[in-house]
Amino acid sequence: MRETEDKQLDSRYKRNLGRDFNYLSREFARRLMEKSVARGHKGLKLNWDTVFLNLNFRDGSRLVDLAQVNGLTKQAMSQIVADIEKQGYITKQDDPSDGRARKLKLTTKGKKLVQDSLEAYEELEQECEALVGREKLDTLKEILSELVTARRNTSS
Amino acid sequence: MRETEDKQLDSRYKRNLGRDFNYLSREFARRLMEKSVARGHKGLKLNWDTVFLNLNFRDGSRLVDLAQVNGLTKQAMSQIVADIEKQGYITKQDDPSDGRARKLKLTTKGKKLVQDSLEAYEELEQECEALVGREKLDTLKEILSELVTARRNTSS
DNA sequence: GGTATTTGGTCAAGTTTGCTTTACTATATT
DNA sequence: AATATAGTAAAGCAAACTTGACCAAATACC
Repeated sequence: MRETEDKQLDSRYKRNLGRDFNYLSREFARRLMEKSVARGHKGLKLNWDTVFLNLNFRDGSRLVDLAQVNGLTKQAMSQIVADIEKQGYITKQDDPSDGRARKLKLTTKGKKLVQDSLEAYEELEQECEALVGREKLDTLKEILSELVTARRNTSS
Repeated sequence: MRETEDKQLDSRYKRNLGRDFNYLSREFARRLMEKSVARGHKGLKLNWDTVFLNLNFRDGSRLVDLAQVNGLTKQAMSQIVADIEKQGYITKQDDPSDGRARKLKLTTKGKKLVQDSLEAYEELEQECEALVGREKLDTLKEILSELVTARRNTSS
């Protein structure tokens, strides 16, 4: 590594697509948390996404299914769910079609959280629009969505 | 939340810019780790980025400075550094300008890791190019970079 | 110039988080 | 009747920190 190469290497290494994804991912998560707190939700945790992003809002979901999707043991999933349940965002209902099973469903408070999160996200998107403009933001969303869809299909 | 609204809400909630950033961030990190392992580097950890992304490759960096940048205690930073040092990627040199201080510098192995990571990253970028094409990838990089720069300036 | 305080760094112990492992109950399936 | 599956309960564990106590060199103060 010669002296003259250092600065080039430095910037190529420290600032690239992957770093940008990482920065924005964290930044979005942090700001969304802030905005959710501002809407009256306390004690939210990042790992709650394992539930909220995979919960069937209409019919509810079973614990084992969530565990499987997330690659966690059902015991681990159970702890996360217990946490969310304790804060009143979801409840367990007996599954009429299986006496062993229970369906996790959003409570009214849970539905409020989902809607508030969505609202918070849309605010955040507007902040981004203010920074780069609507056109670029739309382009970004489109390409990103395409990339994610393509990668999801190849890696599975 | 009426029945008919559910599906709409579902997709808007579960798939957006923030989720895409998160997915790609994790995916990139995972694949880069894989590729680094393939190049002979074992025992790498995600939190090593606190060092590698802030280390001055030319002059080295002091522990406290890294701690401050990352918002960690110097003791926490010290543990991360000890970990990296034990694997032989960095060394500590006495700082001639300050008898208390020591400069963290990349070893030859450390420089190799940086270069291998960069190589791995470029491979990954080419995989993305294969999925969406060069033009879209370049557009993505450009807009993303602009967004990150803009956000960095506003939040500080 | 000598004392007091701050600063860079280390060592060791304690804490929290987010899991896994082991062990168990109750219902379904074969 | 035997086995598999849904879920619970509790203990253990590793990672990634923090806290507290310390040393030595630098700087500030009088």
